Amino acid sequence: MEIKESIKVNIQSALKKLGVCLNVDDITIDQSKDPTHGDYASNIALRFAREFKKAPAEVAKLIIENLDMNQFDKVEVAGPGFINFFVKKSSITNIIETIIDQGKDFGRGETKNKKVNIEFVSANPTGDLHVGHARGAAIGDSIARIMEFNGYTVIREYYINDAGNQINHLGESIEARYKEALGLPFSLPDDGYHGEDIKDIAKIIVNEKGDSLVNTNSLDFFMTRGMELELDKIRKDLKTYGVVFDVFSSEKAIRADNAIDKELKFLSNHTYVDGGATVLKTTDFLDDKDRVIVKSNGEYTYFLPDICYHVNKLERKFDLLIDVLGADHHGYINRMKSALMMHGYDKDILEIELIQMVRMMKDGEEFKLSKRTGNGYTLRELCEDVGVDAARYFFVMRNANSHLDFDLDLAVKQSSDNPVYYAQYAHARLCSILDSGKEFNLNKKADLLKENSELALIKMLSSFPDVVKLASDERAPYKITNYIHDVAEKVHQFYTNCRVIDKDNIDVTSSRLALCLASKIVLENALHLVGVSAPTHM
RNA sequence: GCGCUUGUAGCUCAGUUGGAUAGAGCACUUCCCUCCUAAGGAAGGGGUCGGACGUUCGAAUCGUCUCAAGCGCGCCA
Repeated sequence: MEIKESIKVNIQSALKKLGVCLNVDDITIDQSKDPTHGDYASNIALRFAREFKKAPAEVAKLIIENLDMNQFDKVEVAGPGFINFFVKKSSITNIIETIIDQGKDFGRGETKNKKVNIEFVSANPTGDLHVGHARGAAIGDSIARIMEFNGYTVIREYYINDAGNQINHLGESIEARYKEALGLPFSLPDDGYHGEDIKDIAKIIVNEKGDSLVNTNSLDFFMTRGMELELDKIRKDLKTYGVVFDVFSSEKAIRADNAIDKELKFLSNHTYVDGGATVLKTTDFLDDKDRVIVKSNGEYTYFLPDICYHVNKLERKFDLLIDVLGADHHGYINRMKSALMMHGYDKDILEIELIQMVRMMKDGEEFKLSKRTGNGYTLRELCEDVGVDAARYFFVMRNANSHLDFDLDLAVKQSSDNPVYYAQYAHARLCSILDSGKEFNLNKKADLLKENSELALIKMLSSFPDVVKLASDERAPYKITNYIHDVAEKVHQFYTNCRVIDKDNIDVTSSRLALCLASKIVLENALHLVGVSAPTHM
């Protein structure tokens, strides 16, 4: 069992002897920052002093008297009533064997029997993905990986708005470029897409169809074929980026079979007509304003098919829907939740993760990111310039709801300034040591480890399952990159302070090699959760 | 005007859900390779945690007010 967990259980049974029953989760244990405070500390006595009607320090003393002392060298009361645990070395080093035995599964959470649908990117297939999508993709996919690892069944879904005007504009733009490619007169639509990529698509269609589409009414073909080709590019770029979707949902398909009219009928208890428009009374639930779903000219607003889509997802029996959206969509949250509540769902069945804007910085200035003008910096260019690992690490490194300044100069530099290399280098170093020491036996008991830098590293490794759970519960991949940094730091300190391979001291060598292997496993598992590779040499 | 998000070191950001002396990276000043990768390690300077009041043993963290920034408040998507 993990150290913290076993201390919690220990405290729990001590409290039970005192007549207090608590859940293990209600007991908090922190790793001590100051070594004079022991290895771990708990504030449990401070928090529950009131219920005992005694001074915190006295409560702490009572708890200590009822602890099973087998795993500790010493336990003491400190300050206003903290309990400081000095853990036996053997109790700390135990985890190494667990890590090595579990390997890729170390840190994995118990199966939750819950299906989660995570929808992200969902960019219209009218051009290349830009860096805003890239952040959403990195965060969405990392949340998926983390929740999967923590025991959820996860489906990654991409929603294609293929029923709207954008696709018309795409078709018209491709048609114009098609004529251009054939040397015919053409005019680009004002609302069209003017990027170079549209010319490439037109050329592909020329290759496929020659000039057979010139005088025919082929807009539908340009639309559907164009969309397919755009989607192929997006899929390919995402795959390079390490993101693979399980499901692509199409708005057109959702709309088929009169789904929208059926939905409208279903919602009719919650609608009223105002000025010829049909308005949904979302204010009956969470919204601060009612929302039009059918315009007075009879057209639907985007909101109605979106409701259909979410209902469609829920009909596929998910326990939780997560939408990863740009922060400018925050007004949308209560609106959609209200609509789902009209269907009898709990408001928490839908979670929206908002992603703040990315500013790409180069030479101290911001890039503008307009897809429309064709000047946007794309995911593909980003991967070519800084590599997938750096891109994903940078995007995930910060809390999603804070703005991100992506320093392109720094990321391109591929030097030690770049935080992703710090972590990867630690992994590569470990691999290098393991390779040099492959003729020695590994001692999974690792019972000779006693240096501070060894024990600090082991404690850090030991907390990985906790970090996974926290990152999963909070949908916070940046907790993983923070953790990766901390482990890498401890690895580098260990490397500097402790010579691993020593032919004159084979016992210590075997123990340290085991620690190297355990560290390598944890780093690899953690890097995998954010889609960053763990290179064996650099 | 209303709502959401954010204010922590020169810059970019953490802060284990209310705990002990507020941390990391970058930048700056030093020091450390005869030895498993120096893409590393060690030390140092740098802070009114936007501000005020409150809650309690204890607040960067919770509450109220306030200031500032970004975004949202369409019969646009």
